[in-house]
Amino acid sequence: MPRNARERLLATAEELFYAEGIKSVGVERILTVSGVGRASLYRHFPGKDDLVVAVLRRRDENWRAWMAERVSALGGDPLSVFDALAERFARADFRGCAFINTMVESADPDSPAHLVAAEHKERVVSYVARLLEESGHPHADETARAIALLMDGAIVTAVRERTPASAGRARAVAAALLASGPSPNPGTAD
Amino acid sequence: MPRNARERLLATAEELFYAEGIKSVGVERILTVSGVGRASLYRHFPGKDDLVVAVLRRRDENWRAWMAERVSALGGDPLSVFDALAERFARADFRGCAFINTMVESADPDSPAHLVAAEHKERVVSYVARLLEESGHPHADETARAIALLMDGAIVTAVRERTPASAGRARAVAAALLASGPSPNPGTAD
DNA sequence: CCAAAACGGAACCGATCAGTACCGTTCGCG
DNA sequence: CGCGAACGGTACTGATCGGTTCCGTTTTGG
Repeated sequence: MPRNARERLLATAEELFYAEGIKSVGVERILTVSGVGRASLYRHFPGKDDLVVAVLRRRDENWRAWMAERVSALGGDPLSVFDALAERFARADFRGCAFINTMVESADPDSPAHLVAAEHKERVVSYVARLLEESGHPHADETARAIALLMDGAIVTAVRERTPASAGRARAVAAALLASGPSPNPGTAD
Repeated sequence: MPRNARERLLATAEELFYAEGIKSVGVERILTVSGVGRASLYRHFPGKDDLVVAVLRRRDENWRAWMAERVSALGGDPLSVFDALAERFARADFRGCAFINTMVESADPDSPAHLVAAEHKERVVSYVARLLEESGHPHADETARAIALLMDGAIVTAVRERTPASAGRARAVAAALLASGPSPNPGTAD
């Protein structure tokens, strides 16, 4: 645990928010768990909402760095994003995607927290598209959106099944999709 | 609006819970919006948690009845579940799946609300499996889990994209999956 | 070394939370 | 008609919410 108050607040808030939900965690808990004084929180952040946004930005960067590291360690195959997810699903403290959870909790789609969460998902789509391009797959952008959809589906399924099985199923579906030849627009447009 | 207090409570609570989240809606709001007296709520339900469970059970039955009606109206093709979803995604008040949202909000996986939500999802899987069997698809159970995963992925994607496009993408992926021949176990087991 | 910044702790604020108790009224049914 | 159940409204409880203020201590850098 870092000794400066700001980092302790961010680390503690991230843990508690992910484990119990943003709304369920009062600033009181964050203060007692982190050992930070009440005034220090409001010296570093204008309010709880701003702490939430800071936590999400931090988690976005850490999550994407972690995913990129896992995938490159596994050889760079786009499908290995599902193997990385499976590792997360198996952890005892797994409770879904912090950003999906945030979008669900902050009902207002224009709220700062919701927007940061949506940005994260778009960055993941871009990352998957880059992986597909590097692997020589056509229609990288549209396919990336399909794979991101499978990732999110696997995540919410893993939450309720409490097993990593959905990662394998989503990976198999993605493999079938990539093998199903160049279907230009698997969706609505054109 | 029904004139008995219990039905008014359930209808009002369902609307508010879905639109703003369970934790965000206090009983005060439910009472003022529904016009029901405070005491009447606690005459019909031991507490807010029990009202939540009753609302979820009610919504589970209504949702599955609606889905079955739409699919059969569209000819009974399993893929038409995505067309039904697209109709929901297009509605202005669409805010994802009430049961996914509930599982996210009620972090404790053993809480009554979480369990009711998980039951709903399992019933949807069973329903999709039945559709696949009736259409003569092999491996109905495993394939149904993959399709349910695609449905949930489409739902959470639609929340952040704020367009029905993800329903079409998920449908296309499901079509590719069903056409990819009899792959016995697209996942972990066996 | 010493000043200034950073900090932890506690008291306090108004608002809101779920839940209880009691009131007088309205309604349905015999 | 009349009686009892169902009901809406109000006042209240103790707990908790996010946020403010002040004070004394610790830490840090010139």
